[in-house]
Amino acid sequence: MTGASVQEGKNSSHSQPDLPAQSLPAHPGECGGISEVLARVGDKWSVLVVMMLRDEPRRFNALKRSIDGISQHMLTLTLRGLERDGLVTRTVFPTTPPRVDYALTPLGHSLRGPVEALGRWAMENQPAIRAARQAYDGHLEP
Amino acid sequence: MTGASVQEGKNSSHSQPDLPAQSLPAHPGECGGISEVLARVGDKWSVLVVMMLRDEPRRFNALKRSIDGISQHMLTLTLRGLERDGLVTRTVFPTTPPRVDYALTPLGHSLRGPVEALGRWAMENQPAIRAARQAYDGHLEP
DNA sequence: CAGTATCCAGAGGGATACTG
DNA sequence: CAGTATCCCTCTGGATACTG
Repeated sequence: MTGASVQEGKNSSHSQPDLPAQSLPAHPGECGGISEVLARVGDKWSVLVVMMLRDEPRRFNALKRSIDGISQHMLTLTLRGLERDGLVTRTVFPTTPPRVDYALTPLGHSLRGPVEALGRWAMENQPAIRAARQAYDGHLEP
Repeated sequence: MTGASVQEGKNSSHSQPDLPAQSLPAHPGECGGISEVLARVGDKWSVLVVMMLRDEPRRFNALKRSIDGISQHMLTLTLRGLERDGLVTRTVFPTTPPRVDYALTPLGHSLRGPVEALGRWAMENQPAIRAARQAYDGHLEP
């Protein structure tokens, strides 16, 4: 260990900017708030962050560099969201310069199964989808 | 059968409004266009439509009524997207009044597996997530 | 019935600059 | 290093009205 690690997963010192609260417009046609969870998974970065944490904890900038295309703003928001949902933990090492590790919780790890299944489906069927799109588009505007 | 069914899955008579093309901002940090597929699954309605079609084909208004909360605009866009990606077929019965059935393609059915796995995960862990959120929020603004 | 067209509000998300 | 704060713009998606 490097120093005293502060394990919290809750709050440390940062007052939250706003946390948009996701504004679920209440469409209880289905079961419960499945859409709530789907919104997490479906957003642009959450899944990639989870996948980046699958093997080992990572530091903020390590995540930022490995994801490529994400802004620090979005990485922060995504990590906050995942932390709030209990999917990742945030561990602060009070060193200089400061170091913060993010890691998957058991809940976060349990999400890997379904997500990876979806990822495999995506990879396997991506050619078919691309072909379907080209066919569809081609017949519309030749 | 009611009349002559026109099976196309491509185009019938409607010129597409625009089809936003999703604007994928090219972040090839991961594998291929997994995010493309994730965007389909992650949007607000696609998954629910797929689930509604899991057992049998459905007509436009049947879908609209059963999903509860979706606007005809969004239902149209969602169905167009799914059709374009080769996940659903659009079958027009030239009767009066017109009748249009939507059904899952084999590709669409193959998506059910991963999606339902995710749905199960969501239902099983929704209590944990809600609890985590309350804990997180509670410690921020008491 | 099954759409299409138009308008519009708000959330998502990128770029940049600043801070402890 | 690890954020926070602002600005701003695009895309999503809801409401409404009209059509074959």
